[in-house]
Amino acid sequence: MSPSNTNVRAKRLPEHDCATVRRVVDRIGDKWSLYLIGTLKDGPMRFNEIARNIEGISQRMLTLTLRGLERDGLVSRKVYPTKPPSVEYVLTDLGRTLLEPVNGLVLWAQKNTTQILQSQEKFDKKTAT
Amino acid sequence: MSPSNTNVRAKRLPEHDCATVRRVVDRIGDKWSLYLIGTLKDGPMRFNEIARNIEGISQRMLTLTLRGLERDGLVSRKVYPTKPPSVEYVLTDLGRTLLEPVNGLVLWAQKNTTQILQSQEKFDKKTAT
DNA sequence: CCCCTGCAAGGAGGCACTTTCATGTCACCA
DNA sequence: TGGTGACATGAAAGTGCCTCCTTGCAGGGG
Repeated sequence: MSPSNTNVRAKRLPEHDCATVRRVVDRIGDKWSLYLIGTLKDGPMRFNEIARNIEGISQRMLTLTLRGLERDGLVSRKVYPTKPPSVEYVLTDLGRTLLEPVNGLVLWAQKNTTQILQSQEKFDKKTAT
Repeated sequence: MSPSNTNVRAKRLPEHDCATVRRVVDRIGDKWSLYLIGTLKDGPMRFNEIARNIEGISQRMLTLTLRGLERDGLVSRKVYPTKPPSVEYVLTDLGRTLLEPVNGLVLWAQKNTTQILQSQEKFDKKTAT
């Protein structure tokens, strides 16, 4: 698994697999994307509704993160002809399909967080000596 | 879904779920962790073997990333009493269990990369107008 | 003697991400 | 009239990640 695009014969995942999954992880790995996906999974929401739901996100980051999700086709944006403007965001069909693998990570995380924290504690104790 | 630790009754994932999955995504979301996990899934490897397998990674980042994976209990490290030193890294049982959800992301990515790229192209064309 | 090997570590610098602050437009309300 | 709301945008600043370079130790080989 190497970020290089060259094909290398080796006992490891094909490199394009890793590059491909990296793009997904880069997408959902920024600070706010998973929060947005999780918020929108319950149905359409407007910009400030989302802002109120997600504690701590700046308006700048809400705009930018929604923009990125829309660009990737995971979220769609519908502007209503109102004043002030009213914009509705909703997970697309594609965005919905991402919920299953994301849930896989959630379940794994729930199952293993305790063990990971214990491992970190043990490791830190060992290296602090 | 909010990074806050407060419990909020809302039609969305429990907040600690999101904080929990964020830790996993932070773990595997750095530049090199997935490459290392993918490389080690085939069996134990030594430090410079890994370095040669993963194109582009600096020695600094290899050390730091292995350190982080070890701290989380996903990788284990065995030092052999040789000169020069010889260290073997291997995925732990816990590390192996991460392969399934990671594969879920790989499969989703393989299935949807084309659609995402098309969506990006369409979006970029629209905003360039 | 010099270079290479293995496996690190520290520090400087660059880049990207995020926050903060200010700004914009228009309608509505007290 | 001024403040508020909705939904943005741009710029500056701070932070963190990563690369690059150098260093360290000991053994082996040309």
